[in-house]
Amino acid sequence: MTDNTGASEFVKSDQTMFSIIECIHQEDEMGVTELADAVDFSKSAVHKHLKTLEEHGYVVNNGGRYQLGLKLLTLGGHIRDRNAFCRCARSTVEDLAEESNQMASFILRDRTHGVFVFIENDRYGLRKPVPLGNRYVIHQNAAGKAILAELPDETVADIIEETNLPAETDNTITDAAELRTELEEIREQRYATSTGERIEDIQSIAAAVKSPDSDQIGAISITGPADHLSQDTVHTECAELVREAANELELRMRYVE
Amino acid sequence: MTDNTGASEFVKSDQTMFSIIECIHQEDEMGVTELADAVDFSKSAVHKHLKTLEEHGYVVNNGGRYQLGLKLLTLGGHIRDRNAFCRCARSTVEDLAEESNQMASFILRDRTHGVFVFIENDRYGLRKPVPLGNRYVIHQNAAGKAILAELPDETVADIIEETNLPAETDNTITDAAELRTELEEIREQRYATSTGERIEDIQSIAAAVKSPDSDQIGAISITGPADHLSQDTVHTECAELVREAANELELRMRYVE
DNA sequence: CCCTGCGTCCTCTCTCAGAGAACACAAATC
DNA sequence: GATTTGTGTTCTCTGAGAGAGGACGCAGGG
Repeated sequence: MTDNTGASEFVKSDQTMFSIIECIHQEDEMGVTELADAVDFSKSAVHKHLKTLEEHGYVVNNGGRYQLGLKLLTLGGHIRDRNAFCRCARSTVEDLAEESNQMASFILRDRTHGVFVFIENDRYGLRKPVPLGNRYVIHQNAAGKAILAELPDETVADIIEETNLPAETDNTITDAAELRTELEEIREQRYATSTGERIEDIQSIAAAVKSPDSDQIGAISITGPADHLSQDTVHTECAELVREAANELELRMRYVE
Repeated sequence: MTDNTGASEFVKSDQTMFSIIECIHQEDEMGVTELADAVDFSKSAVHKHLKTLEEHGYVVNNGGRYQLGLKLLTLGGHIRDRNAFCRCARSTVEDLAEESNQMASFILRDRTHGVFVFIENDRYGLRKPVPLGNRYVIHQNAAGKAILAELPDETVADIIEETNLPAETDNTITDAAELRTELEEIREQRYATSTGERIEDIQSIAAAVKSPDSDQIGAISITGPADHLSQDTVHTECAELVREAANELELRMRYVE
């Protein structure tokens, strides 16, 4: 009666389970009480979820401290290495890393975010390596902008509205109009650049790649410390390198499929 | 009354959710009806789970076909790149790949299974690349045996009992006694080898690595086609390479911590 | 040696997961 | 172009089970 809030659109237990997983993910490892506090559930409830997660290998119990299990790496690796788009991208990124002698990466869009799917050569030059699968709001670097430039205007509008273009550094683009004019420019020159927009003093050059079958769009990029990449080559050699890599990848995918 | 099966030890909704995830994982992509059939639940139930999964990015809906989402790569990558053991292992594996000019990898144990955590150089020589996070029953290759050799006897006994040493190829060790004598040998010579035990005609040489703080044990290995690795170097140069790499890693970890 | 913290295990209740059928929409079929 | 048969999605209703709250056992530290 009162209000018919009986059945929600989602499975509540799943959602509490995700809260638990994401909490552990943030903190690396947590105890039951700590977790129960963080997700605002009873200890018994959290404990039952943890036991279930542990049973399936998604979480490991290290003497009362719980941390995420390797099963997640298995799932994550699989979706990467089984997807034709990613599989093709891999060697292109490897080659690009070698040619450019910089960190090279392949980025895919996950709704409003960019996700690093392949990272090559991140040992050199960068202060700290980019973790595999790392996410950021998509407008915050060259690869993301390259992808945005290939999306229909309305999708871009949706993303802008949903994210509100949060800043990560002082140089992040936070103004919608500014972003749109830059996307226009990127569409024309077929590559994107960014300087310190996601991480201070890090510069990046990227080009978008469209998958032939599905409507997936990714980007290939090279990244390095801003003072490492000589500024006159960024818009010439570097731009040409990523554009070529993107072309090569698009072409190769057409024949593999 | 009848039987008091009211409260199970686990959260049932979580378990059905895992079934769904693991089903999609196997099939790469699935529809609702197909899934409902496979996990033996009603379409409505499966659908609600899928919507929940989608909401959180663990699954993406590609026009009615559901597949695993990049969120899983984010979680998986994170547990790898945030773990000190793994982070240290990375460059060791890279170096070993370069020195040996073979595929090099870092393997961790997840209960009864081995999991590929780092794979370097898998482009060359192997028929098909090893996907990141790939799992196998731990006795089925050199890396796994190297790890087993470092475990207490009772743990080994548990693993043998639980898995029953399934065969993957004709060469897989399936006899417990045979395995135990080989583990003894591995302990003495400080490295393990395998030939076609997990994949036909693939040979591998591995050495165990113990993490100083936690009781985690991993292994470093090099792998290649059996006819590629000259047989007299396997037990000399190759063995020495992996043993050195393992030593170097153990040493380095002691100072990083 | 008690005391305070933890992880774990009860037990009870009211919520919400799941079945089943109806609906909307597409692509094949005739 | 009407019909059939699939799909994904949405509804409603009910009893299984998720979650709260408390008891228990065990550790570490005052």
